[in-house]
Amino acid sequence: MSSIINPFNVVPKYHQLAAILKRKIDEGDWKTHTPIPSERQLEPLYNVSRATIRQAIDLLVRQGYLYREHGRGTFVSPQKLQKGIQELTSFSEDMLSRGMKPGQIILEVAEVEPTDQMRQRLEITSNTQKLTKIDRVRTGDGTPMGIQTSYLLLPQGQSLTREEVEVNGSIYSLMSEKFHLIPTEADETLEVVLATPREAELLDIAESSPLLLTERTTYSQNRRPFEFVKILYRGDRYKYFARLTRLISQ
Amino acid sequence: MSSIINPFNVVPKYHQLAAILKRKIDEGDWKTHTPIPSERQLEPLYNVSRATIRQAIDLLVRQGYLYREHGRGTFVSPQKLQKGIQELTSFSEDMLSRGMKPGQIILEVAEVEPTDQMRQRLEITSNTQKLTKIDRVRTGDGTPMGIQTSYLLLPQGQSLTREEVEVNGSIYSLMSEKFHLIPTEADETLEVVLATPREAELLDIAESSPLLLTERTTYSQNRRPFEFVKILYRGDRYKYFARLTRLISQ
DNA sequence: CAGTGGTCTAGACCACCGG
DNA sequence: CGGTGGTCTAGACCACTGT
Repeated sequence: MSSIINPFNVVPKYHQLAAILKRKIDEGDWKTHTPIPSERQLEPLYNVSRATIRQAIDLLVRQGYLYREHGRGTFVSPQKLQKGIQELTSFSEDMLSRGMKPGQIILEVAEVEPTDQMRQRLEITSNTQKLTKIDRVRTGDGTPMGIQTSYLLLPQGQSLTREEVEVNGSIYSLMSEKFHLIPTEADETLEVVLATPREAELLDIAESSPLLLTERTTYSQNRRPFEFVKILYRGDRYKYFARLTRLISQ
Repeated sequence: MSSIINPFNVVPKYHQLAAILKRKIDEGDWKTHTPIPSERQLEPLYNVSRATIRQAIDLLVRQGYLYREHGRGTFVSPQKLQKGIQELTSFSEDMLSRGMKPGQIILEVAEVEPTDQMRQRLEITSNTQKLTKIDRVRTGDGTPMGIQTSYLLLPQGQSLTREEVEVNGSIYSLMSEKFHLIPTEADETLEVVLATPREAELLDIAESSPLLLTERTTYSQNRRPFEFVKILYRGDRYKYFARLTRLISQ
């Protein structure tokens, strides 16, 4: 919680500086749409070069905390933009951020053959590659929110058991601990579909009620896909949030 | 279309270099998951310093074209990740990217009092501030795709006419040309709703059909909101696409 | 070990903005 | 005009990867 930079710390200086500046914003020392000290003013304050200061500010600009105006200065972004830049989250994290307790009812854990759609999405070329299917009803505060069906591409010879999934609510933490697969990016689509009889029963709604279907392909550190997930959300209980950015540069 | 950097060009060197590297990727000179030349190898090739090369690569990494692995090299991302990083687009751009011709039927252009929801979303404090409402049916290849209702916060005393909206299909280009308001970021939510009789008639569907409702607040260069838009999409014709990223750094 | 990307410095000049 | 962020250089050392 110090506000000086330790040059011997393993944490890079620009991360340390970004944390210091972020705290000033979070604690309200600097107000919305007002300028922070200029880059050259910050140099002697923290004993770092201007390039390092720019790296720290770059981080906060990308996270939506600050914005720059050429020739004028660097300013504090309004609160609205300070939260949740288009983030990749698990169902569990998503529920927690909405203030609800995540839960699950496991329907099935099994090895399956990939369909053509999955082969394409998961970039599978081998003919023997199997997938691990996990079918679950996801709940928020105990009531059914959606049906989640995951297809995992595990490292060859590896597998997951129903017990592991039961104990460890979040698949992402399981994947990370057991296989060192960490999600970094994902493609996601959303569309409206109507509930089949089975889905209606699982979600405790009327047949043909509208559902929000999201399909996601998740990529790990080396940009290889390792997961294809379908989630069917109850249309009356779920709202999707996104943060969009316009790329300026060409 | 040159592949050398012009130091006298007004375009920064790192943008020129990024364009050159991007072309090599697009044209298939460098293949997926193979390393590009190292940063120190690129220095003499393009006569720029390593810092400039890193800036160029940073651009392409952020746009999803390349990824880095510490101690190993910089690699070409798979095609999947090379398109459309979570982008903020207008309805017109969105339709064009889906290969359809965008069109519109203007229902109403008028000055209105902001509701409380709009005052909050558009950060309005003044009591006299009016909004410009534009209500339109949007079409793709001639068939109705959705109903778009925009509420614009124009600079004081300014206004838009029905004719201007008619001529200039995209509001964004109008806002940019006339008021120098350029969209840079937006918050967006998506949910499922059921069509009212009026909406069903406008979209040529049955009453109570499921619709995809998106609500968006758009921010300009200085992070001030200037637009609040609701779009009701036909659930059977529209699919939403998103690219998610996990923020690694703290 | 050599080669890679990651961090950092101390300087320079430019383009833009406001008074 | 002076102050701001934007670009660029030529170095340096570190941390990580593979052989």
